[in-house]
Amino acid sequence: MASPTRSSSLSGRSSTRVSAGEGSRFDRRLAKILEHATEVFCDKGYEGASMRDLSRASRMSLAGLYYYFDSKEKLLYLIQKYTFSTILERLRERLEGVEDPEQRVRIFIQNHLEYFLANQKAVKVLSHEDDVLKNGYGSEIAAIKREYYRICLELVDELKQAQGLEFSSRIAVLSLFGMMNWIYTWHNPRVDADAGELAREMGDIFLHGVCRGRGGSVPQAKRASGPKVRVM
Amino acid sequence: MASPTRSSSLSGRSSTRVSAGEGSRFDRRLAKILEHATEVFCDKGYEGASMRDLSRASRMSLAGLYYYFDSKEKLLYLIQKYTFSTILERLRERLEGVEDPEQRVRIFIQNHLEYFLANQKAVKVLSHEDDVLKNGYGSEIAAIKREYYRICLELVDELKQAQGLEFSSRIAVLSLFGMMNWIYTWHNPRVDADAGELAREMGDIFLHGVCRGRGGSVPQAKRASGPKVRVM
DNA sequence: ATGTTGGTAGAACGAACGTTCGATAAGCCT
DNA sequence: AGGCTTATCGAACGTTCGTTCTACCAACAT
Repeated sequence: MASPTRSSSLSGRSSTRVSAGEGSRFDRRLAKILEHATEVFCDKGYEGASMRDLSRASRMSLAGLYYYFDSKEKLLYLIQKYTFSTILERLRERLEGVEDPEQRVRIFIQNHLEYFLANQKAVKVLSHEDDVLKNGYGSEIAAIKREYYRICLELVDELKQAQGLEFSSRIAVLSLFGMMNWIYTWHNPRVDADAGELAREMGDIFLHGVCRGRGGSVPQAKRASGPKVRVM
Repeated sequence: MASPTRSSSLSGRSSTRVSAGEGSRFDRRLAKILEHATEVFCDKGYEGASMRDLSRASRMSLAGLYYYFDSKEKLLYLIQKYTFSTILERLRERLEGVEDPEQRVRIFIQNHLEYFLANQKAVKVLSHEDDVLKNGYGSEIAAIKREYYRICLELVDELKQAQGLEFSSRIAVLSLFGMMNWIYTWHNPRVDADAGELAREMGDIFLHGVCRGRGGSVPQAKRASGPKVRVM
């Protein structure tokens, strides 16, 4: 009640202006803190990262942090909410005007992967700390995720109908998410393809499988066992 | 040095007998503790679970636990090692004698999913706490995982060669792992199909994609939005 | 000059952490 | 009966945890 923590476009429930000239000083500082915190959460996990770690990363005193948010949990909430809202927003923009069902699915994949690779740390936190948030915060994030799932399911259903196919949309969609999300465990920007190429390859596998040879695949350099892999 | 912690087939590096009449009392007790600990780690995460939580779950005093292992980290190591070794072992058995490349890939999927669904909690711990283990323990688990990956890559390469296909094996294999591993985030035994059916569906997607309608698919009951889903 | 506000930090809070210690039985070998 | 070994425990260790209290300072308004 007597807490000084501000409301703002980033942190709070209010402020009509989403972006008032790049945001207030408060917003900009908070955004920087969120950035650093994301990195730390990604490296050490939510429980494993201490407020002292975050303070060190932000180069601000432990107490100073609490001027910008009320608790460690709220901090995680802010990170997750911001990250996910951005993905959803971009997806809606890109989907507009495209009619072909297969193309729409490919756009979904491309959008997902692009954001994933550009914000690997943030999405790792989003994915890895899925069930940390309690009650209020948790269900809000869960709602955004459900909406995202619903959109993907719709796209796949459109495709199914357009081509008169028969398969479980649920399994297909969740398999697709699995393929895409797993990326954060193995992708290395120095050696693996970029989002566009990966989206094409994964789109091919999802839509046509590995058994049907597809044209125009850029021949991959043979890699003995290669860099990082994760099988679980 | 003066630690009383025993060596045994489960916990230690020694003991010639792998299984002396169902295991010694020590082994059986440790196995039970591992079971309980797996459950707790699964629910609260490795960092989030305290030794006191584990003590409560095992109905043994905090101090009593340390009779069976030297540290929390070693406990996680024991869980991961046992779980993964079992999967690998079963896979090798099943692969024996099967020649057809496509069938061999399907066996891999089936084995993976079967173990996944039968030991959901254990594999969640294995997957979720991937990079918690330090140095010695970590690299030993990593080695087992790499071997598992290598086998899968080999199977896919055999298939590729047999059918004269052209695609990136690395991307294909890692996509396949993604599809399969993601299951632990959404599978609900009360509503989703069993391992065999799922293995067939995922095998179909991986091998032929969603666009090629496959025969004999048991018509799925339409589900509005269904139970748990995870998109990240 | 003086008061108000926005931002920062040192020091401390009680609680919880992983781990260890020393004691205590019960079971077995002689 | 006496002495090991196995198994278990309560209590405490020192450390770190998330959070809060209070004071301080710079900037601006009066």
